[in-house]
Amino acid sequence: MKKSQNICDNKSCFLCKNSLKEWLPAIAAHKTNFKVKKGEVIFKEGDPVTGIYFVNSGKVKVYKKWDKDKELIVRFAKEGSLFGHRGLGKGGNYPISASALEPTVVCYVDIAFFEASLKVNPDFTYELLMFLTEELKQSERKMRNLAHMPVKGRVAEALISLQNQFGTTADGFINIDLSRQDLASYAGATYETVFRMMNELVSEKLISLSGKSIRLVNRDELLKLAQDVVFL
Amino acid sequence: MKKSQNICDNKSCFLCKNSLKEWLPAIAAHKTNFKVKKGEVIFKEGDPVTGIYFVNSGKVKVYKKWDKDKELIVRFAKEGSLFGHRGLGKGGNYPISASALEPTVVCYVDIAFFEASLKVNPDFTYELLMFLTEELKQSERKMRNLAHMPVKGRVAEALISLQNQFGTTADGFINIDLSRQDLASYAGATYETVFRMMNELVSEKLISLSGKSIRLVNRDELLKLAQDVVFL
DNA sequence: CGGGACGTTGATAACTTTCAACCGGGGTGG
DNA sequence: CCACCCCGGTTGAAAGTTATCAACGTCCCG
Repeated sequence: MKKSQNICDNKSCFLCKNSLKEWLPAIAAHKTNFKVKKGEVIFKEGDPVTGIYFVNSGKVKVYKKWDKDKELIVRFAKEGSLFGHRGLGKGGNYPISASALEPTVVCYVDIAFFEASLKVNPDFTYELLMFLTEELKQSERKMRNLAHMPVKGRVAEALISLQNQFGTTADGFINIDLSRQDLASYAGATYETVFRMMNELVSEKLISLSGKSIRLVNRDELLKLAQDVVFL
Repeated sequence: MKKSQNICDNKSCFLCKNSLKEWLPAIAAHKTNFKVKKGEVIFKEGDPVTGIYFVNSGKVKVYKKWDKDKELIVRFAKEGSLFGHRGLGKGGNYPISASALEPTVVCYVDIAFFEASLKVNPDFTYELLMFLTEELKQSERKMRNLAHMPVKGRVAEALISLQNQFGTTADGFINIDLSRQDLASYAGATYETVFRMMNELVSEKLISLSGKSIRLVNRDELLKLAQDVVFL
């Protein structure tokens, strides 16, 4: 990672956004910005935890490895998002890895300062609590889907979730450039299987493709595929 | 649920344990204890969130339903544990269900009071943050396992995790009485498949059975089956 | 005694991964 | 500039895993 200064503006970072005005100078003094190249690993499972990261610009994938050439993407982080917070608490080692999906600038604060921030900014602590709660909900929903939902539904869910998080370009395609491999790792299946499911979704006219770009054509049907089947 | 009074003692509940002394009277005034019968549902997915629960005595399973007769057990809560906190944050409805595995006494506080407690007890908020972080780590580990680990490994992991949480009886059996169905729901597989895997584990002398009770015979080998395969 | 819930077992079907091969494009070195 | 190679995408066939279905047994409780 290459160090660079004065790129982070306070508005785009979770910490800055939720901290007291009086605390902002301290943040400014403590944070460090890094440029990260596409594909570069920011930290990986087992690394000792030294700090917490925020995405200033770009996109980051957070994932767990399995087996050298298999992984599960747990979450994506985009501009403004916090990541690396799984390093908090017991353990002292990151339980996950993070790498950049595109040229990215991350903002870094060391763990001691981060914990000091928690103590000083109750609102920040509260917001973080809410953030973790949402992550936990999503995580458990995904757990259940991995256990019970067939791959096709998981692909549908993955696509919807990507569009929700990253939005669409002017011509309606999901605004993220993701390899099929990464899409598969996000859906929790092999890339061949995901590929076949994508084909089915195309011929069923639920999505359409243009090169690697994906457009959701029939969002309602996709939702139906990915939907909670909750009753009683 | 049948209401009953004065059963909860302060030591066994997450909220009481982590709150300021001055706050304990307020808790005492606000909490309500309920007796819950074995198998009784405490709340279920979609129910409006009214409060947070603590286990006073007994055991509770927290799960997500799928499909009327399929579910995934996300977590167990035992004496002292908090549950229902997934109802925090946006949404206003529980994203999960909870029911008692045995006769249980739960302690309930309404959500407004709980949030007031957060504001008043920074240490409590911090502890809750740490708690959620650990849950998130576990949850993501389990996600990855569901995606990539074969059933046998997941069963091994489930058994180890049960023993870690509930300990063993004097004669070395895991100290929880769980139906095969529930074990399967925890491992994320059908009960037939789990049953076969248990048979394999028995004939490989990694576990032994006595009726429904399970004893881990070769914990190291089980761990190897369930282990992180992290490298690079 | 009957019924129901849970446990056990085997056979079969469905789904998903794995393996292997091919293709096309972009970049690199000659 | 071209040949080559490597990577990512695409496709088909086979193998492996897991779920489903069906049947039977047992125990407990009404």
